[in-house]
Amino acid sequence: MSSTTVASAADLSTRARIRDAAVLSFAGHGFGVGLRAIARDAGVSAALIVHHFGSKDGLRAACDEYVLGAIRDVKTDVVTGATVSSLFAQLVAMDDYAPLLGYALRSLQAGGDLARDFVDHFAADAEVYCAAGVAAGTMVPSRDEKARARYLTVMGFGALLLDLTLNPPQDPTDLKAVLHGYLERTGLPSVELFTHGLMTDNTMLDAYLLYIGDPPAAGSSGGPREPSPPTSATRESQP
Amino acid sequence: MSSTTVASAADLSTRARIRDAAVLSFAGHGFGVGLRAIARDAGVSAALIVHHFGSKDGLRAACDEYVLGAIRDVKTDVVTGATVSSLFAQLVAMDDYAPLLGYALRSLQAGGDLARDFVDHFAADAEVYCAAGVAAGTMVPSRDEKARARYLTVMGFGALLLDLTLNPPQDPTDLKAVLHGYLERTGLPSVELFTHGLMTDNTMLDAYLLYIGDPPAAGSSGGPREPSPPTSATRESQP
DNA sequence: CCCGCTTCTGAACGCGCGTTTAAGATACTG
DNA sequence: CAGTATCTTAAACGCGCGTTCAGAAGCGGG
Repeated sequence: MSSTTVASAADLSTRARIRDAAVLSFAGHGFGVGLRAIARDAGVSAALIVHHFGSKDGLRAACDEYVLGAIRDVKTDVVTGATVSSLFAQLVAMDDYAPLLGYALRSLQAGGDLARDFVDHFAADAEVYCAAGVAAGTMVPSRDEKARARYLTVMGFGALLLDLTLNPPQDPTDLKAVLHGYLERTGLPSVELFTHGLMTDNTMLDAYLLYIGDPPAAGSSGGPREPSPPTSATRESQP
Repeated sequence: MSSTTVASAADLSTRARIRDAAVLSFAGHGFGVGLRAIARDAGVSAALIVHHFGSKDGLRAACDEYVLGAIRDVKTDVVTGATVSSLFAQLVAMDDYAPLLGYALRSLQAGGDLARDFVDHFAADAEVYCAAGVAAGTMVPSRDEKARARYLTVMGFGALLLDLTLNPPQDPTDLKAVLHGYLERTGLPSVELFTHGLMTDNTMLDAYLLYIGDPPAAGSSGGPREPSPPTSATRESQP
């Protein structure tokens, strides 16, 4: 169970109600929302929030802790599917977790420790999933699996975040519609990119490897297996 | 020539100095910076700013217009190189344009019309560049070239933006260091992704095409990937 | 000289913010 | 019942914000 809740006795009533209202309000209107608005949503006074959480930063920290824990709990249920695309396919399936995801997205936009923890967590998951895919032969190996997992995570969330900023929904609370529109816009190109890439040959990759001092044919320490000979135009090797 | 400058007579002195200071200040500290701070940087009073620009929003609009025009002027010089990776390689080369790019990134983070114009412009460029690559046979064709160009643009800038949010630099004005760090973190995985993709076969793509009601051609899935030969056909399955 | 004009400024206004304070409810305790 | 600790609130404080306002400083023309 949620090992993250503060679990004080009073947490079951007023304090939790304030926290939930704050998460919802932060997710819907961003962290710039005023304490008085949160208080109104929670049906209490602004002073009571400060009394319970010390300050607005304290409230924010409590929300961070709660959301991170809740997301971790949720994610263990969905632990298997975690590639960047199937991940979003999972996301559209859930409705109740919308406030959590909205809060996380706001957090990603604002930066801070929760954002870092959040992508660290997802990047680690992506890494194990990529490793499984590579082992199963369904996924192309990388010279730096950790960097790739992190790049895919940052790329996926960054694209979602920017798309959301550029196409702001009428109702920010309806995350399901938001994600649906995003998938409609980017589903095909992303899947295409993931299966076929962009380039038809290795010239760009070889040039980059040469540039960073890791020549492609030499098979230096970076390559788990020789990735691709520079002479052969198209990639074909598969063990 | 820059058709965007307001080109009033007084624009050569005080008004331009305020505008430049505002662009610099917005780029370095975000749009939340106060008018008094901008006024201090410009060596004037806060009241003079609103006298010249009407309000803070007016100043923001003038900065948007100026930056968009300047970026367009700059981009015509660099018009050729525009793939998502070589684009960033271009970016690290320029120092003077750092305030422009910083302002644009802040704008992308905040949303608004300039952000939309900005990515529209880059997406259009990416589209013509992709078309050239496909025609030359160096780039894999897509079922929806426009959507792919936009996805690549949003993805590239989104990843940069999120990476920047997660790894905030000590000196936000040193954009060269910022971009250098970003390329160091994401250069290899992105180039790998662009040349090899992620998946070894077409099962995921076929599943997606089936899901959206655009069934793939028979036999396009199966064995080791056969990356859409540019000579045989531009598309494997025409809808 | 005074006039009208633009440029520019310091002081102040009104607002909303996070926070503090003093006091009122409420409930548990001896 | 009185005592007391906790929960809760209305009112006010101080701050910074964008903005307004009256007026000073420079300036070309009757």
